[in-house]
Amino acid sequence: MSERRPQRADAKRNLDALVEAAKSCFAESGVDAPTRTIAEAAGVGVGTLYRHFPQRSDLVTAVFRHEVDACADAAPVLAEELEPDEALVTWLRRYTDFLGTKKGLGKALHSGDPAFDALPNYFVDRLVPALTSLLTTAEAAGSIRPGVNAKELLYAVASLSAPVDSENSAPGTDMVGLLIDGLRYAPQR
Amino acid sequence: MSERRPQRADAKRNLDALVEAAKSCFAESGVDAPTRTIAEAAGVGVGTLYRHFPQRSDLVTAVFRHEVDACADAAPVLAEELEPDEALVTWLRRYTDFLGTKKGLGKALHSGDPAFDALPNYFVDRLVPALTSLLTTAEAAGSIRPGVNAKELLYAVASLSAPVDSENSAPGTDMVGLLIDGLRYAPQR
DNA sequence: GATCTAAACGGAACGTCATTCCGCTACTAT
DNA sequence: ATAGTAGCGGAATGACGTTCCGTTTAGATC
Repeated sequence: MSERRPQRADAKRNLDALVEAAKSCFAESGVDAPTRTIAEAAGVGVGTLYRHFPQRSDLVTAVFRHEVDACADAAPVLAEELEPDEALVTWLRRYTDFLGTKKGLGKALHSGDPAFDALPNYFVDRLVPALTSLLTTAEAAGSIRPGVNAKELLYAVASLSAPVDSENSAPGTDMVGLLIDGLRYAPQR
Repeated sequence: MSERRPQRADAKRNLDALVEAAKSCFAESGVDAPTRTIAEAAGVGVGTLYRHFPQRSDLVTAVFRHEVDACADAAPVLAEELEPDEALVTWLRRYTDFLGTKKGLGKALHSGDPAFDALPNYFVDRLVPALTSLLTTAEAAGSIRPGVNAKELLYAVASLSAPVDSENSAPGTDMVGLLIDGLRYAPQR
């Protein structure tokens, strides 16, 4: 049960390089980017890729988790650097960036492949607490209306960021911006 | 612009056999069934398959259209054979069967592949008129409540037929049945 | 620093697909 | 019956994911 010799330094380096390379390749060519291409971009052989990620899908989930983590971890940092409401708004923008990044990744998620079943939960488990703390702080400071539910806001922003099928809304209307303003505008009671 | 020599009889026969074989293979192994397998099941070579359907996706769309057509064409037949309300109910059951058939096919539809962009419209264009005529007849006969919108009913039944993620509703409750009963129960005014 | 050993590595090789190509087959008009 | 051509079959190609194994090398020991 104890970790034997921890891990060789080059192995760790290669693993990081692989995740990074995969992130780039997925962003550039979609989640279907060939493993060979990713290995090459990371400067390793395919054998190395497959030792770290026995299945292609393992690499996909690793990238997903990595990006979710990065997004979640940004929350405390912003909370420390900015005023409560600015931290919140900046984080929501950061979150929409994250959503935009994973274009094809969303397709993979709902592809029915059981390899990805755990990801939606991971998404919620990591991001809801992050957003909740920002909301709580901002609410306590009186910067936003009270009673906003983190999970619902997460989903609302996600669906507003989703590409509209064709010409639903005027292209250029910043729906997320409207939503954020809505947060700030406390309802007269 | 005119059709040259119409088409050779064996070609037509092979094309039908291919669509039929593909339907079986898709039902049995999902939409990812290999072209070789489909060609073999149809008793033809892969070359023949590719002459008729230059891309794999062309075969998928052909099967989809074929099944939509079969479903739509059933409406007038039922209308002639049965009482208005029975025709309607029977057709709705037929429609749910169709929905069940294309398990994996739905995944393909929303896979983002532009080859399938036209299919949702085809679905609506074929099925809405079919259902509308049944609804109109039944409504005129006073068998169902008036004012039911065909497109909405189509979507409602589809979403009720969709597999529930986990344990939403009691497994065994026939939601579509409830809906149909709802049609018959005219609201007291 | 030299030596040793197992962790890691790289990339050729394999199996499975979709798709292409082209010499042969067999409809159909004459 | 014959010719001309639409249509056919299936080997070949190329792109993948994944496996295998001989070689390299980090890092522990002396």
